[in-house]
Amino acid sequence: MTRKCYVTTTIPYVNAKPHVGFALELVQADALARYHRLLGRDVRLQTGTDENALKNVLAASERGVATQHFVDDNARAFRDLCPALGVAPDEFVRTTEPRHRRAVERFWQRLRADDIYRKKYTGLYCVGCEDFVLERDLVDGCCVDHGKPPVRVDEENYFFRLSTYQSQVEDLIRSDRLRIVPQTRRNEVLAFVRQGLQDISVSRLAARAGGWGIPVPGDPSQVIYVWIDALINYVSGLGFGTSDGWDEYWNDDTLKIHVMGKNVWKFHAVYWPALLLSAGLPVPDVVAVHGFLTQNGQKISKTLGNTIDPVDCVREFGLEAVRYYLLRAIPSFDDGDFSTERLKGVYNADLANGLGNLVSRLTTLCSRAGFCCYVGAASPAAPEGYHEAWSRYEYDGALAALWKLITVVNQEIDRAAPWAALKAKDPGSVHGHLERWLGVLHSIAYWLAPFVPRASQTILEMLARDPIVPSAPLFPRLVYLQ
RNA sequence: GGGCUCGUAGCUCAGCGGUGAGAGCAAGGGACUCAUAAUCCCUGGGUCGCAGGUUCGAAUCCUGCCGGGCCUACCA
Repeated sequence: MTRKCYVTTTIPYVNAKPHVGFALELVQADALARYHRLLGRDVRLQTGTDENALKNVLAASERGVATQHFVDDNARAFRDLCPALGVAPDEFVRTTEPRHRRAVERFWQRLRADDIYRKKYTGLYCVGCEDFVLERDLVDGCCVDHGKPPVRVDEENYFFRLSTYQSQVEDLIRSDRLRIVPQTRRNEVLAFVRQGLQDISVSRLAARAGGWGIPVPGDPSQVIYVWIDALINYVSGLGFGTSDGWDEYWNDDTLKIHVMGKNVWKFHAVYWPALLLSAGLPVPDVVAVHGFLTQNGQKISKTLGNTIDPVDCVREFGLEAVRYYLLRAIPSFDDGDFSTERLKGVYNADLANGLGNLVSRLTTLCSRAGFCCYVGAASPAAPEGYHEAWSRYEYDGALAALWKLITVVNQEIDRAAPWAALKAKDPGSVHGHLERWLGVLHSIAYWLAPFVPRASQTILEMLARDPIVPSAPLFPRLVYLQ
């Protein structure tokens, strides 16, 4: 129980402003961190930005600005997204920071010497993909995903002997020492590993990278492959390579959780553990993979720029509404749709009519009945199914467990009809009921903290008041005229 | 081309071999008034993507097809 916990998001590349897809990841990771904190654990939450990608260089040059300027600008937008969503990371890593660069160099040097070798490589390289593509996959000579022609590349790169780690990685996953959630994703990773791991290229010609990126130690003609560089943020942010006490949150007694989208599990569940094994460092414990968001049913595309700005959305509906929507109405692991229409619907049904209205009716009843000072347990029992859902990383499930109680209390109030006793001038007879209902509300509010921390705090404060007074609407109902 | 995955009420999803297919939201009706036109109760609504097969029995297993998604692949 005294275990420490380390939660990370992936670090998005900053060639554009953040969209709701990343907001989902940030909010999931934040809720996870808050949940473990609520359980009394020593938790560290980290996010950041991946700035060494060649894509950033290209995006900057398209706009005619210096790359550093460009990434500084966009990194700020990502950093600002945190407070907008009520997320307070303990660390925000930018991969262009000197401390990260040093960490990457040290990490590279720490890899088993045998695991790194040089090999000649030739192929067509798509800058958008940051990867090699095949001729027959091209349409009109262009990459299907990026609409641009790839460049012919003939160069010698450094390779990492990933193949050596196949059975070790497979064992980690099979034994759940490295747990991959959900299960379907775990099956997918295992199938991938079993089909055989090829060694991977871990550097690029510096000239082709536009001089951007972290040079290979001892060979400035090469820069480290951006994915390797990016993964190392999980330890560089802790001080790896720059601080002696860096492993306070990266050791076998810390529950290390990486939260990410379904497109990057290969890097986190396969490459990263192998690299860590090679470097003689502990591997992560959990790889939690979420799905993708569509927007009004359409694929979100950074390049098309058809994206809802999460900050605008927060401005319109409030950060708690956006957090709630992302955690409740989006399946924890599958793809989901983000639409403001649905957001409004969920807000009114669950937050305004559900939680908010229950708080209103209870505080008013207390006030009328002259019920003062509710004293609850410091840490009330969680509703049935709540912790179980968390153990499966099912955010929506944990919230469903809480909302079930809201319905129960509403039903009980209706059945008990306390207003009748109040009219009969017998307020004392409803105190027993109120005591129970406030107890349930207290539990709801307490365990709601990971999801909607402000509402949780507000309700807990209302309950602690002496006397309890009628409250203003917690989540005012949204009314829209057609 | 291959792997994996999704396709179940208007919407979002649960069920994943066995009593007449479920929940929430939305819709319709009723009750109530403490509450944010709220809440509570009841109701309607589905060829479980399509076509075969296995089985005493399939939404649930198998095959093929159609459609969405993620990943992956030097030829086969």
